[in-house]
Amino acid sequence: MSKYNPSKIEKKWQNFWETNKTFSSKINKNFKKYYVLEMFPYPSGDIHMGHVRNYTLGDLVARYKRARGYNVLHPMGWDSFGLPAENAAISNNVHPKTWTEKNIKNMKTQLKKMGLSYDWSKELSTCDSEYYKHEQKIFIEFYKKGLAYQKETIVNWDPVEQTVLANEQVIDGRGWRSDAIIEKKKMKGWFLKITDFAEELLEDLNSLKNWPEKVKLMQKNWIGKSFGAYVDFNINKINEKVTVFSTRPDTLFGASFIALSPEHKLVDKLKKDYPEINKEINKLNLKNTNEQNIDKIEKIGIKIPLKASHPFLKNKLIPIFIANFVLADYGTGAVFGCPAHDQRDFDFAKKYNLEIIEVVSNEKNHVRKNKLESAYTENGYLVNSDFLNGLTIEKAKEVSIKELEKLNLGSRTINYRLKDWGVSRQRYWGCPIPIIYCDKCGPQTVPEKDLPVKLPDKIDLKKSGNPLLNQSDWINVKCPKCLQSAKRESDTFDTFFESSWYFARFTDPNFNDAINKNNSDYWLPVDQYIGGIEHAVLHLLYSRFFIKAMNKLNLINLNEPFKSLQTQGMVCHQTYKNSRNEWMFPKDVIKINDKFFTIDKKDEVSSGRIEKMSKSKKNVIDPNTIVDTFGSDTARFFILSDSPPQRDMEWTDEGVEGASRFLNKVWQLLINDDYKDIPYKKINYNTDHDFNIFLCTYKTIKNVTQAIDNFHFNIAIANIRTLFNELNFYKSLTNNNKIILKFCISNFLIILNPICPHICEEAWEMLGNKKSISDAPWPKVDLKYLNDNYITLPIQINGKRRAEIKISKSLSTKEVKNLALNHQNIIKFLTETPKKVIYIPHKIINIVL
RNA sequence: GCGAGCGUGGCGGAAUAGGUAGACGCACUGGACUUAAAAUCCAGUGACCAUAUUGGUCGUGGGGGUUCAAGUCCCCCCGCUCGUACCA
Repeated sequence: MSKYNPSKIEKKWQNFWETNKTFSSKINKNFKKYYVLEMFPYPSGDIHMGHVRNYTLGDLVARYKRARGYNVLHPMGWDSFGLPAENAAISNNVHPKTWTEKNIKNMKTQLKKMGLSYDWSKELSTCDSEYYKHEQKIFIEFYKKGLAYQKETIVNWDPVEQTVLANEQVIDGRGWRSDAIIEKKKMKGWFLKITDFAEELLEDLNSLKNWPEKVKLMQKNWIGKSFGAYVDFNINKINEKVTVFSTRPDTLFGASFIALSPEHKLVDKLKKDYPEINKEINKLNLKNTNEQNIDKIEKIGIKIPLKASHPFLKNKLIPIFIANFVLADYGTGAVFGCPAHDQRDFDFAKKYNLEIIEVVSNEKNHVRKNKLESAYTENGYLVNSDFLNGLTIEKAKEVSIKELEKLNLGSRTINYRLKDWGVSRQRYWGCPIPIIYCDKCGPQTVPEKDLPVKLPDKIDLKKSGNPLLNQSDWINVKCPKCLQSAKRESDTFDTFFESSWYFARFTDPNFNDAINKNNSDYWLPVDQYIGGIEHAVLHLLYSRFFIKAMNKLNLINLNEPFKSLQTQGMVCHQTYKNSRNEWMFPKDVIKINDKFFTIDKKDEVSSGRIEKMSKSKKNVIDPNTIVDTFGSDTARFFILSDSPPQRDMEWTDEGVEGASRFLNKVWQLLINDDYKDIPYKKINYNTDHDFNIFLCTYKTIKNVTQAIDNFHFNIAIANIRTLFNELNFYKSLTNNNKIILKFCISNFLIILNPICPHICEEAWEMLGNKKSISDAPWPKVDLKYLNDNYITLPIQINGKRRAEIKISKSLSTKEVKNLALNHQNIIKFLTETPKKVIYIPHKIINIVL
């Protein structure tokens, strides 16, 4: 009796798939296509459990769809530009390229050991100039069509990574990767006009029926559309005006101050005329260098010696402040304050003793009784507002805007929170921006014949500042226009640039243009995209924008890249600390009688919270160890079995062992009997047991199919286990029928195959099949068994289950009711005549007393 | 603050469209095998009561409601998690 030996059979079948090119994909218009994609990894060195979960989910879908008869594209590649390569270069003295390539090689080996059904012939790596040269062309196209431009703005500067970050990459005032406090800095950089697509990006969220609502909501909030008005306030003494954005133009009569952000352009001018402002303004800028309590910062302002005139009240002059709570890059960077109806303005007015004029009240004929305790922000009617009096807020907004337009002092507008995407990064290990600066001719795009602009191999990363800037032999070039000395752009692209279109490149990764439309038209959109929720706004919004922009430039025929999206939860593990309060690796901890000890048993270990696996807390399990010990089928089975994909899961030793035990039992089910000579065919049942095993097989096929279609893989596994238990039971019977057994086991293997492909291939072969199980079609349900004539019907009395009867479905309502009322367990409850008897055919019967 | 999601045994989690709550697994308990242990196999396992049964009561965060029937629908409250935040 041979033992289940995963390492042997897994290697065997991985080689088989590779030599037979089982998963290579070709366009075939006779079949419906299905494009499954998991977010490609950054090649950091080794795969981790998050990868294992992500790629197992994708592989299950890919193999399942293949069995369902789809022509499947399932590619994999490498998001290989990025800062860790530079950091590694500095600390280990290896070139980023060498480091990256080594990691790719290593991770590819690890992925192959998992037996994932990738079409490796489609592999791509974004740091390859064969990939990024197309990116440079796309950028030039964008530039020519006005979708890429250069400007000087205040940017988010990450002092640790020494680079600029996009708004999306700043989280709680910190760098999304470095966690460093972000500083504000004025710099010149390249931007992509994502704001041109704000409305489309928002509107088309509605078409993404198979995206999680949560992700769509996050994008919606990020885009942040709001309706309102621009209002001009003329300033006395000088010939200037301040334009503010307001969503509440109805409250204009309650305006009691104007507040400018410290970065407002009028402030620059004021600094010259009133030097004393300079000193004060530094107090406001505290915000940018302040530690954590950014959100708790006190609202402060500087009153300037100018006043603004009210657009509706010619004689009314309103004080102007420079205030730290006004955002420079939202709206116009200036607001009018209406303290009675906005809490921030209310607090500010209290502090600086400004007027508080109520202009909205919940009663039409408002008489002020008490002083306001806080801002009134509810619905109501306009008061103290001249021609707006008595109107609802909605109506007053309309009328107010009309009046502003009539006076030429404002207009209706729509404002978005979304800003243009800053793509310049002051890094080496990224795609060079194909621009040459000439003193005479200005910025010039690199001519197509000179593309790609390759990164120089020689680089000194140890000097501070932008590494490419210091690389004189690379940076100095001739201007393509006048041929005089010029300099290359030394910034490289944000690495989200690469991931914004890689999924389209996968459809023909070696094509001589960016996109082979013949292929992309067939394969795109991605039918199922799977990855982490952390990319809800970053990568997923950029990609949607990129495709819309490329579509507009006729580079691709596509409006939305990802038809269906699934976001997976995190892989968590218990944390451990030793008596010195140091984190412990789980592999160095043993459990004895509910207590934990170090592996040498000398020190007691305390167990902490179950948290996301992270290197810093050491609660990591190395997938390679798991695959080597238990096999990849076990790892795949366990990672899918316990929790629904969207939710966080806990990795436990017991869980893995349970999965391993199951696969061993599957092996035992087959190994002791030789099925090779038993014919594979469907025959009719003779005994109740025969019937039951057929019924269970078909029920399972039905349930598993439904569960996989709904992405409920843990339920699929529960059903598969139930069938397995029944198969084991049937096999143990003395009067079992080997032909029926072989038939049911075969079906069992086909539905298990997307989860545990190696053991299923091996078992399939043991059953005597000549062709691979990967080519076996998904089984069909025989409805004859599911629509069986006999069912068990529960009988309730007043909604409580009291008995059950086995009945034929063909019985009439009257007959069923009679049977129920005369059931021995029921009779004793019938102390009175039932008021009602409700029979829901084939489901339940309820007797109401 | 705002927004979203969740709350079911000791644990992870099931429960089409309102119709037998706790599938499947983990852990645990008992038994078989063994000199013993591990592994494996068999059985049990929501709580409580009980005449120990093929009996009963309670039970899906708490309170109320709709219904013949509520984990599921409606209202109020509590707790947890995630996202987001001076957005004018």
